[in-house]
Parts: sequence; structure tokens; C-alpha cells
Amino acid sequence: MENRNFIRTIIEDDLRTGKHDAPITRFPPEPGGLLHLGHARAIILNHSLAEEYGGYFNLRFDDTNPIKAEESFVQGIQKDIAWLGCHWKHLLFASDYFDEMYHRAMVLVKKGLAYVCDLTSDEMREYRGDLTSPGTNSPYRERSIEENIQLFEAMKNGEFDDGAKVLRAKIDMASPNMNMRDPIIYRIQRATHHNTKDKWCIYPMYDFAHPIEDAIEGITHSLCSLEFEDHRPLYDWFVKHCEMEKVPRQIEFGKLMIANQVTGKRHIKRLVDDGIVEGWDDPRLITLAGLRRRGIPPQAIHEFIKAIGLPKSQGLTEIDMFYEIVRDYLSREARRIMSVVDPIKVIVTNYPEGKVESLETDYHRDHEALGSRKVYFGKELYIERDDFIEEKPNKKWKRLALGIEVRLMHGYFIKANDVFYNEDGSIKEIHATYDPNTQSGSGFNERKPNGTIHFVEASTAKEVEIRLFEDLVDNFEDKTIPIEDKINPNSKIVKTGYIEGDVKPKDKEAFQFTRLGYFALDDDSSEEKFVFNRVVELKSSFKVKR
RNA sequence: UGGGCUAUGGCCAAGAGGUUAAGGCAUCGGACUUUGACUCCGACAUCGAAGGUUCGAAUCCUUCUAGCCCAGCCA
Repeated sequence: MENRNFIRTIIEDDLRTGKHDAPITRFPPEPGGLLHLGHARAIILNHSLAEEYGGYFNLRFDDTNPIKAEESFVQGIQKDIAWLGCHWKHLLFASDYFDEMYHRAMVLVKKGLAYVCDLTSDEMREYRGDLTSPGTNSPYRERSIEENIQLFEAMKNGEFDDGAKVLRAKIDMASPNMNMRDPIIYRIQRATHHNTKDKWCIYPMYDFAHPIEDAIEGITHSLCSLEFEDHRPLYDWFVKHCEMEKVPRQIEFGKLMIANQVTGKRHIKRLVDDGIVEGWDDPRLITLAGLRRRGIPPQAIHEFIKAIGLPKSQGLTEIDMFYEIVRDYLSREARRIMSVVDPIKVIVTNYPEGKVESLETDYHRDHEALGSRKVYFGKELYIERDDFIEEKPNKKWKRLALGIEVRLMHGYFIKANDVFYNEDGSIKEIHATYDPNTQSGSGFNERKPNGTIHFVEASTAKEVEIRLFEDLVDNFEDKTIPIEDKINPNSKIVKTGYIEGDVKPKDKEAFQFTRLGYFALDDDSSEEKFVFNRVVELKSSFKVKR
């Protein structure tokens, strides 16, 4: 890692001055949904900072809200973080500390810094005031410490109905910072918690729980996003008045937001429930699970996070920047093979009937270690529908046309002589002739072909399913249109195509399909039928159609 | 109209008084090419605005302006 950033500066200062020996960080997801690409910044940041400076990093589920936490998400999130290669030292839950939190809250009560309040939530909203006018004190604010102790205990013991009472911090109802207007510490909520089951009927609020959790774990630098900036005084207040020994420091940074992508938990839930996407791991989603399913390598995510830096301002990053880094990674790492996604048949009329020959070909021109395979050539071939046109439209056309000769990559030159049509007017097959002197690698250079296209020999080709993805939604940023009406109808297109016969894909492997893009095996694949997802297209400066 | 934060090219983002204002994405030219890919060349900003301090400012001061966040018993 190289990029300096303001958080590194803080950590280095703390190390230099001896404030800390090593940074201890944490990633605190709420298990109420799966993580997406934006979270990768926080995960990687917390993990790499701790690791580089000799500390460690915890994964802590912020499960203080029993109705939102789900076991399936706690499993899924762990899988995603592990996939990113970020290893946590301790796997923890906010709920591990419920006893401790209760005691710490009691410390506040006993110091007269917290009180039980009977206001309803509507009343409380009125008492809170608004942005420009101060709030007014709750009529329950001056209850005696003795009474508060009893009441809080009674809350815990289940003597009151849900919502009947809350425990609040006694700070300042006139504070210009709304967070300081006697914030709620505990609420009564009878719900079965995924971890503690029915042990508790009161649950702590985030603002109270988070600093306590951090302090208990000895977190030195508690990284969070910008919107918590004005919660920091409250964070510090709780650490101080609850008499926590270790004092963590909250530092805020800009959340990573990606333009034109669905990341909101509510949105994703709805798309999943409505069957618009197939699940949280739909390849059109930039959830970590979706990216993994699609075939994005986790290393590319790390490179992307490194590339975008760490600002203290809020940006909106274009997805193209991510895709370019994925391509860059895969161009170095992926085996390159030929695949025809939208086939038309070509009959090589002067090629011997029944003969099939092969040519040993490297998988990657600049990367021999990736090995080689046989590329077959025969009388019947498939080429890409887009690579043929009856009449060459202009000198820029570098593909096949009638009377035009092109090179079949890793094969021979062929010249198209005839086209035959189906009844609907679509092309049925092309008749062509090949020149046996022009085999790939022969060094033939007496003629220049009109470009190079890819092909697959028909009799040896493997039929495969190919799933092409585009953005899930169009103009996502327009909030006036409901998301269901913004779904891109072409976001997923399923094709039946072919790949070369001698290629044996490995589990989850991502290939470059020459001239088309990067494609990886989907989880739906089986030995009998390969299913490929398009990970990203190749860049193209070809302006016409496609 | 209260408080907090942020403002560098279409996007992300370096930069912390003296540099020709990094780099990446995108875009537009062009070279090369057995991937219209890759690679390679070239084009593309005076730093939200206005004043001020200084020999010298994106970097310091002042005043504006714009955007984001905060009024859940969510996190």
C-alpha cells in the first residue's frame, strides 16, 4: 500500500508519540443485509491499516436491533469478508456485551447522568425541538437517582410494555447538535434476538452501544463514515462518563458511493422479493456476493480501493473506473480463448470433407506459464454474426464481407464467396474458401487480410450458455422515477454460444473471450453444461453498431 | 433561518507558501496490431467566488456562495 492519507497520518502520529503501540480497528456491519462494493473501502481500510502498523482488526456485528439482525446475513458477511482476504482476529457481536452495557448504563444512572423517561415517541419528538429552536426538558428529567435505578431495573425485568419507557442520557436539550438533546440509551423491545434469544427485552441504541463496544475491545481508531461526524461529541461523552478505561477515537471518512448502482438494503430487498433480481448474489448487483458470482476477482477490488484514495469529502465514483481495473487485472491473469456468442455457420468449401486439424496455441501471448491448447480447424466453423456483412461498408470495416479475405485467429485466411438465407431473411450460412498457405504462425505475408476475427470449429465446439449483463438500472440518480420503472430490459441476456473444444475450464475460472470480454463460470455450471457470466466487456474504439 | 462537514478538469483524486497544479477513469486525435484489446505517442484545469497578506498562495486571513449530513424508541 502506498497512498498516504489523513488517517495514516493520525495513526503514525499516535505511534510516534507513544499514544498507542499498534492500531486496533474493527469493521462493524449490521447483519441486516449483505455488503456491497462501497463497504469494501471500510473493510480493506480497517484491515490493512491494522495489519501494516502491526495491530489487528476485529469483525464485530452491530446487532443491537433484534428485529433487523438475521443469522443468514451474519454468515454471508463473513463469507464476503473472507473472500476479500481480510482476516479478523476476533469475531464479535455487540450482543456479546449486553451485560456490560447494562452495567455501564447503570453507572450513568447512578451518576445522575441518565434518567428513565415516559414520553411517547410523538411527545419526545415535540420536546426535541427542531433544527433552529431548542428542545424542552422532559417532565421526567428530574426523577431521583433512586427512582431511576429502580425504573431502569424494572425496564430490564420486563415490567413495562414495549415503548412505554426509555432510558435517556441527561445532556442538554438546548444543544445545537440534535444528537446531544438527551439521546435515548435503551428502548424496550420484545423481540427474539438471533444471539441472545429472549434474554433481553431492552436493547441499547447505536450511539450508546458503539463507543462502549469500541472501548471494551480496546479499539484505538474507530473509523466510520461522514454522517457520524456530529455524533462524535456524544461518542466521547459516553466513553468518558461510562468511565471506560480505554479511549477509542472516532475518525470519519467519505463513504464510497458508486454511481448508477443499486446498493440500498431496502432497494435490494425489494428487487429480490419481486423477483427482479435472483438474489443478493445476482451478478447485476455490486454486492460482494454479486461481484463474486459474476466472476470479479477480489484482487481487483483491492486495486480499485487503492486507486480511488481516501478522501474526507463525499464523492460519487463512476463504475467504469472499477471495470477498467478489473480488465487490467484479468488481462494479466486470465487465459484467453475463442468463443462465439452469436454464431453463424461458415462452410469452407475447399476444405476436405471430414477432416479436422489442430494447432497448438498458447493461452496468452505474453504469459507462457498459462499453457496452451489445441485450436481446431475444419470444414464447418462458427463465426460471430457481427463479424460478417454482405458488402464492406467502408475502408474501416476490418471484418468479413463477400469477396473479402480475413484472418481467422489461430487458423487460416478465409474469403467469403456466398451467403445463404433462412426464410425470415436471416443469414443461414456463409460459404468461404481458405488458403492453405496462410496458416497461423506460418509467417505468410504475401497478402494483408482485411482484419482478424475469431471463430470456433463446429464439430469440436462445446455448446455453452452465456449470460450478458449490463447495468441493472438506467438513470438511477433520478429519484422521481420508482426503481421498478428504471430496470434496464437488457440488463441480462442469455445466449447459447460455443467455446473451443479443447478448453477445460476450472472452477469459477475467468477467461478472456478474444475480442469480446472477460467471462467467468457461473455457479449454475455443471460438467455437462458450462454457464458463463460476462464479467466485463473489452474496451472498443469501434464506433459503428454493437 | 441552528449545528457539523466539504469544495482542485465530465468522474475519482494528489497537493499542507516557491512544482510546468501528480496520477487514474472517461473523452478526442494518431502509431502499432494474428484481439477495432493491450502497448505507445499527443490533446484535455489555474484550484467554488471575491477581496486581502506575501517577493511569491490551490496552499495563510476575511467575507461570500454552493453541496452534503442531523429533528428514528434505525445503524
